Amino acid sequence: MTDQARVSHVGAGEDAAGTFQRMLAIAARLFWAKGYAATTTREIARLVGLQKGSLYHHIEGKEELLYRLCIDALERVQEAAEQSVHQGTDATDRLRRLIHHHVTSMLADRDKHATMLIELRSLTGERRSEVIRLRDRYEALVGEVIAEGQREGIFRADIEPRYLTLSLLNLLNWTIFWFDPERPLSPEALSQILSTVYIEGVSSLAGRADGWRQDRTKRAPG
Amino acid sequence: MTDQARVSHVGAGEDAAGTFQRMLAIAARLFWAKGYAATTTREIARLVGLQKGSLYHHIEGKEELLYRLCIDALERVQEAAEQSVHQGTDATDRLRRLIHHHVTSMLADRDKHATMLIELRSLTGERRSEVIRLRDRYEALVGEVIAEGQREGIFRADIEPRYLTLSLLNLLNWTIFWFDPERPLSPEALSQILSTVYIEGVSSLAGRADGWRQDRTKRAPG
DNA sequence: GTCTATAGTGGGATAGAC
DNA sequence: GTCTATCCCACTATAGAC
Repeated sequence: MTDQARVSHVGAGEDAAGTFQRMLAIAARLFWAKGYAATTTREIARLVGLQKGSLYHHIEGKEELLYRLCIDALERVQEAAEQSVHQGTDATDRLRRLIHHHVTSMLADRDKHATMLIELRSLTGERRSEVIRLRDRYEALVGEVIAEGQREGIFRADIEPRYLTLSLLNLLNWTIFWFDPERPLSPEALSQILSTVYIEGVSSLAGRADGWRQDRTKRAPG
Repeated sequence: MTDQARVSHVGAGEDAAGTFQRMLAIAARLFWAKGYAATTTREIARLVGLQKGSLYHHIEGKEELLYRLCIDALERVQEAAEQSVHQGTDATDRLRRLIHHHVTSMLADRDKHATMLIELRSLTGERRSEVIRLRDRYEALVGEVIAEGQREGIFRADIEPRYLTLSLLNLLNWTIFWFDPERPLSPEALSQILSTVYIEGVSSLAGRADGWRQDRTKRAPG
């Protein structure tokens, strides 16, 4: 309240964008913690420091908050990924960079990114279609790095690129459910672990030396 | 309705358990599709074929549905995993069996399992604690298979077992977000792909042959 | 740009007849 | 075990003053 009073005499209307961004951040936190439907506009207003009614000066409705934070999250990760793809020397290097940027970008913007991934189902109509479109575009970029690596002979070709890509997204995305910034594992360290597991697998070197090719044939469980 | 009439003269009250199970299955489908908070008891009642009020003969409240289907999902996957762990010949074999059972059990019971994973946040109090306890117990079992493999020298020891375990759960669990029973990829085929990626990694054999050890040191992206 | 007040809807759950 | 009827509450969103 006092903050708003202070800012308001700097210039009328200048704080609108800032207020909106704060609303987005707070909405993301609540949507992620309790779910979109279970989060009330009352609580968002309280945490932003406004009365319920005042929210509607900045937004059309609750769903716009969800929509805008999904767009924010996807634009950020898309930008990060595009950088990384244009830098690497070979497919493995590009993939490591991509994983690094995906993980750090996702965790730097954790609430928005998690909400985007989980609460897509709560969006409706054109807003929903657009978020899906952006998400698919991102996943296609990841798929390109994988497919390129296969063409270069650097990634295994005995699994369809589609499934190698989905495996990678599995490995990266579920992290949002357990990553805890309070624990002593940095996003950078985590991205190294995930890169290593994805690229090399978990078998020990000894295990790879003998019987490597033979083992490939007996993968099915009883 | 006709079903209920038919069953009801077999023995009064015998259909109660059956009705409850149908309620669970329908609730799971709706909770997964739209979220727990966004699903109304009215809609559950409509799909079950009862009036709203009649639901409360079988349940205390909406949250009980969520709680019971979480328990169902976790008990099923726990049972499947325990079987697989007692069968394998070595750690790799046990892990392949575990992955197979995790994936097939999860996808056979997709709505319940997905809801359990996503909507835990909507449970409160003791119910929530108990589901968390069961989930942690399951994850500990997975962790044991990994740690055992490390002690046997079959899995790599340069990554803490905790993170190898979380990597595996990442790789398996995110599948619920995209697996589509309509597509021509069976849960069995998927579990083979995920096993292979996790155990062997995505590098081609050529990539492993030369410079294998050296590559290990330069994992960090720019 | 924020306030107070309130409209209007739909939610979960209960009571009591059959 | 299911029905009808209803209570009570909390929600999103709007209206209009300042």
